[in-house]
This record gives sequence, structure tokens and C-alpha cells, in this order.
Amino acid sequence: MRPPTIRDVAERAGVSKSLVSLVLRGSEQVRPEKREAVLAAVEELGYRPNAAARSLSERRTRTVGVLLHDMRNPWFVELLDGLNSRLHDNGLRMLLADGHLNRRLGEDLTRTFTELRVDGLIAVGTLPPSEALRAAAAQVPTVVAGAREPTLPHVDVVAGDDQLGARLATEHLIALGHRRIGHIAGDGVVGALRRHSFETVMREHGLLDLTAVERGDLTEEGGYRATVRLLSAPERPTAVLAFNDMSCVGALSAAEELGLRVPRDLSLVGYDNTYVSRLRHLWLTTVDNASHDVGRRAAQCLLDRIADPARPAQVVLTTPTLEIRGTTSPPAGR
Amino acid sequence: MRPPTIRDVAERAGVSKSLVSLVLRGSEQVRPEKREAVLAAVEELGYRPNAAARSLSERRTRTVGVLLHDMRNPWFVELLDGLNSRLHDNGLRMLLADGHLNRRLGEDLTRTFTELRVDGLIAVGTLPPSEALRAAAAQVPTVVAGAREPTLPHVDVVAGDDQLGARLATEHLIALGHRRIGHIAGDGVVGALRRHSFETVMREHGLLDLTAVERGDLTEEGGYRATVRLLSAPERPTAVLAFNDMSCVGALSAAEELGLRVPRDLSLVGYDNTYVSRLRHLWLTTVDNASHDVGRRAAQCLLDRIADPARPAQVVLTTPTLEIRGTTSPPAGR
DNA sequence: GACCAGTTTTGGACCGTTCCAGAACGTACG
DNA sequence: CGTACGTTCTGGAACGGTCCAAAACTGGTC
Repeated sequence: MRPPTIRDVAERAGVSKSLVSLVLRGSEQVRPEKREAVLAAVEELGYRPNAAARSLSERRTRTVGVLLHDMRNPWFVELLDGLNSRLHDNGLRMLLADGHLNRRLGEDLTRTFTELRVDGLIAVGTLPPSEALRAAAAQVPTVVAGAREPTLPHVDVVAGDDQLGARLATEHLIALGHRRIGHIAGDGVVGALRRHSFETVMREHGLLDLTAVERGDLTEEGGYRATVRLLSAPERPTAVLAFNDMSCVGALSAAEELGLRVPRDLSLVGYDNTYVSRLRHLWLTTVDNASHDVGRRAAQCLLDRIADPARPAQVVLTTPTLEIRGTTSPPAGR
Repeated sequence: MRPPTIRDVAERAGVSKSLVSLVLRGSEQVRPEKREAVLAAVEELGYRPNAAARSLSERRTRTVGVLLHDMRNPWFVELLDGLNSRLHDNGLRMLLADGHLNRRLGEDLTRTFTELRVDGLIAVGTLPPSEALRAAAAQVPTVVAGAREPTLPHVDVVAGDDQLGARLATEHLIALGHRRIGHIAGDGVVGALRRHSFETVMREHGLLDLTAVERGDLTEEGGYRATVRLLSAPERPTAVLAFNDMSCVGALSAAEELGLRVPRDLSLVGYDNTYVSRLRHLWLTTVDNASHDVGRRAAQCLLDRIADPARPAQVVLTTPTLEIRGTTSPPAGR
């Protein structure tokens, strides 16, 4: 009652197992009638190759491991889509693992992936710094997608251009006439880049004095709290640039709770163009990182790196665009 | 430069490969000093067992495949969390695959999983009917989680009790004083159950005449359109029970667009208690299916079925609760 | 009919584990 | 001292594929 093996197929088709293997891998060197016979036998027996046996012998798995930070934050869905399509085109399958789900269990996902001997590793989003990832990256081709860290030798980074994105958003607000603008800052290098770019643009317009920054934590709750702090200043901002869509939703709630109408009394800009921002009821103006493209390019980087593991590490940045929706308008006074 | 094998470890520790295998699998029958030697060698070489070789030999993979319908709809996150924790406790790893991502590529995920020879399969949510899944379920222990179909021989089903959930929601609205109540209906058996239960409760209260049902499609967009239709009736409902949180958000937008305040002019109830419903700005009253529990129980079912594949198919229903938040109140007239 | 050059086909080694039967080594007992 | 019995350790046969060198077929030429 075991699943049929290549030998069963061979016997049924009246050929050797080697010939079956040849047919299955699409060799040209096989006479049509034998090919037919083999394929017929495969069909009749419902044969499926055993991936474990194959990868043991081939010494590769045609599988790449994808490390997610947290499925609860939906910004990566598009990225994954791009990743998957490009990998699939090259005969690679994708295995997902959620770091957040597993960290609680104290399990190290890179360990699972190394035991699986994945052909490549993609770290999606800013992961907590981990010695294990560093070690894994030294063994197996690795690409960081949608984040800027960690920077490791031979590890490519593919992400949206955060400096440009934050600039687009800030200039949009300034062009609308806002002068006193707040920022909800995020973590890590990405957080620092967006914040820094925001401040740079404000300085360029001589508005640095009117700038306020509060730290959020990427969640709605964090955005809510940061906004409450921003809005409780004596001179409150008329616009807020949030680190991401989730904290922007938090900002929306804070505004509402304080009796401010968005965008009349307070303009808000999110970041990531997640489906949450696209919910009609929220309809956030937000920065689109071209995540699908980030995914595709990350896949390409990985493919290139698998082909030549020693090539120098690259940093690929995609060009973000501003998606203007319902949460920005000129300030009330104008 | 290849990764070290069990033989390398054996040589380094001055023992046979069999002894290494014994130590690694935690046998008691090994003298402490040898054990130490082996573990030291493992450490020094950075040895990691090769999962492919192991599963080829053991004829099992300690891996279960999880088929997701669509990552964009976030209701399953908690479920996955429960699933993962229980599976992990039993030494099984979980591989995710998103059907939506892959269907576009025309790839059949059950195929990937059968080639991988996963020890079990979990279908999460209502998947499009598929001959492949039926065939796979005949080969490998399978459990449906968070959905009611397909019903196949030897396939367990674990889900929230949709009848009870819809009843709780409907009775809540009636208790608040609503009489004219609309419903946004969903697809599949789950959709039918919720709708039917809604209608039953309405009938019990003699309100069947005041009932209106419009079909949605699980998305925000579908919920929006269905609500527009519901609200354009001459006598419009004062409350709407949505099939899920996503369509409830759509309903929220529709209400807003038509100038109705929620909950003053229109009460709304969602379903699934997703994080979207928990966003402070939306704060939907919704039915909680105890998804974490569904996940844990589904995992348990799968474990039981792996132990005894021939046992009769079970249907396990969890008890939902109503999560009352900001989108329900007595109707304006009261 | 022998020989040659291609084209097809095949047997067997190998990939890195597990697992089993039996070997080697005590230790206790008659 | 020989034997029996535990305990600990080992060699080798799987597991189900790939791949290579060589064997077995072709058909054509002299």
C-alpha cells in the first residue's frame, strides 16, 4: 500500500528505472514509444516523485525558505506574491515560516530551514537581530527583502527607497500648505531612514522648528499613543506622517477621539499601501513601495546569488510612489 | 566544503555512525562519555541533520502541509497560531502554502505537498472545490479547519459553530430593539449555515417579513455593494449582520457614504473577530470563533488521525462568543 | 559480414540517514 | 574457568531517486 516508486513504474512500462528517470526529467534522447509507455505507467500508478529522495541525490531541494516577521501585519502580501511568481517560473517552491508564531515556541526557524537544506533564504521585513540568521547566511544564499538590515557579507538587500518615499509624502503635505507636521517614527534602519528623510525635507523648507517626532512601534496601538502625544502639544501639528499604515490607522483613531476631523483638521499619511489603507472606510493616503516589484527583484537577486554565491552584496532600491487618497487635504486655515 | 554528515561526526568523535545516530535520537543506551564526545563533535563541526535523508529513511517527514485560501483575508492568523503551537509540541513542523498566490500560476499545491510526502494536510478555510484535494485526502491524513467543506471520508472538520454564532449576533440585534435587519450572505456551506441561522432566529421572533438578504463575496467591495442594495430598499433595515469582518467594513463605508451614522442610524455586526475588527477606528461588534482553539483542535484531530488513519471522520465545533464593540446600539427611534 | 558512429538503454554507485541483527564487552554465577 | 546474560556498540542493508560509464541496439559503408 506504499506509494509507487520509480522502480514500480519501470517494471510496469517494461524498461529500466534509469529510463524512467530520463523520461521524467524530459530528456530528448528517448524513443517516443518508450516515452509513451513510461508516461502511461506513471499515469496508471499515480506515481509522484519523492522529493526527499530526489533532493538527497541531486543535493539540492529546489526550495527556498521565506522568513516572515509577523503575519498580523499585512504589508508583505504583495511582496510575497511577486516573490512567488518569479521563483515559480524558475522551478523553485517557496516555504513560508512565521517568526512571530514560532519565536514564542522558542524555535529557531533558520534551523528548520538549514535542516531542510533549502537552496536559498529570504528574510522578509525587519527581523529581530539573530546570530542564527547570520550563521545561516554564511552557508546558504540569502536575500533580505523589504528591509534594510541586517547587512551581511554576500547578502543582498531589496527594498523600497525609504528616503524617497518619506520625501514624497512630506513634500505632498508641505505642498498642501501644512507647516507644522508630526512624524510617528518606526524601528530599525527603515525607521531611521524615513525619519531622517522627513526631517531633511522639513529643513529644506525651513520648517525644522515646526517638526515633532514621537516613537511608535509599528502597531495600531503604538500609532494611537504616539498621535495622542503629538496632538497634546500646545501647538499641535496639522498633519502627521506615520511610519506605516498600521500606525496611521492608530493615528486616525486618536484624531477621532480628540474630536478632530480627518482630513479637515488633521491630514495623515501612511506607508506601505497595504490593503488596510485601501479599505474604503479608512482610505489612507499612503506611500506605495511597489512591493510586488520588490518581491520579484528579491527573487531575481536570489536566483543570481544561487548561480554565483561569491558575488558582492547588492542593494536594490525600488522607486516608491505616493498614493493620494482621503486622509490628506489643505489645512483648515487655508 | 560540503556540510558535515553523520559520518564526519562519527569519525571526529571516534565512534561509529550508528552511535552518532543513537545519540542524536536521544537513546538511553549510550554511555555518558561517548555521548559527550558525540555532542562535542556535533558542536565543533556545526553538524545539522539532513532532513531529506532522514525522512527518506524514516519514511515520514514530521511535516504537515497547510493550505491557505488567501492570505489577504486575515481571519486565519489566530487559527494558524493555535495549529502551530500544538503541532510544534508534537515535533511536527508546519509548511504554509497560499492557494491564491499559486492558483494564478496554475500550480496545484496539493501536488507539491504530496511530492514532499507530508505526514498530514490541513485545509484552512473554504477552498475552491478541487479533485486534487480529494485525491490527496485519500492518501494522506487530512483535516479541514475553519470551514465546513469539503466533507470527505476520513477527513475531519473543525470549525466554529456557525449556527450558534449567527444566532448570538442576531439575538443581540433583536435584543437591542432592531426589527428590520439585513444580512450580507457569504459563499459555501459556511455562508449557508450563517444565513439559515439568521433567518431561523428572525422567524422565531416573527420578524421573517422584515428580513432582507443580499449576497456578498467575502471582500470589502462585495460587502459595500450588498449594503448599498440593502439600504436602497424603500424601508431600510436598521441593522445588518455581515458574513465576515471584511464585508462588514464594506458595509461601514456604504453607510457612511449614504450619510448614515454607525451605530446611531445603522448597527453592524461582523464575523471572525479579525484584527481588522479590532482596529480602534473600526471597532466592529463581531462574532469570535475562538480561532486559536479551532487551530489547536484541528492539530489534535490531525495527530489522532495520523495515529489511526481509518477512524471515522469527526466534526468538531467550537463555541463562538459575541464580541460587542462600537458598531451596535439600539435603533435611533428608541 | 565486419566495422563504425550514433543513438538508446541499462546496471550500479552514491546521496545521508535509520534500523536491525549481531559483535564485543563486561559482570555475575555455578 | 566456562557460561549466560545485559549492556553498549557496529556494519550493512534499506529508503527512492540521479547520474555516469558502459552495453546494446541502430543503420550505413566498404
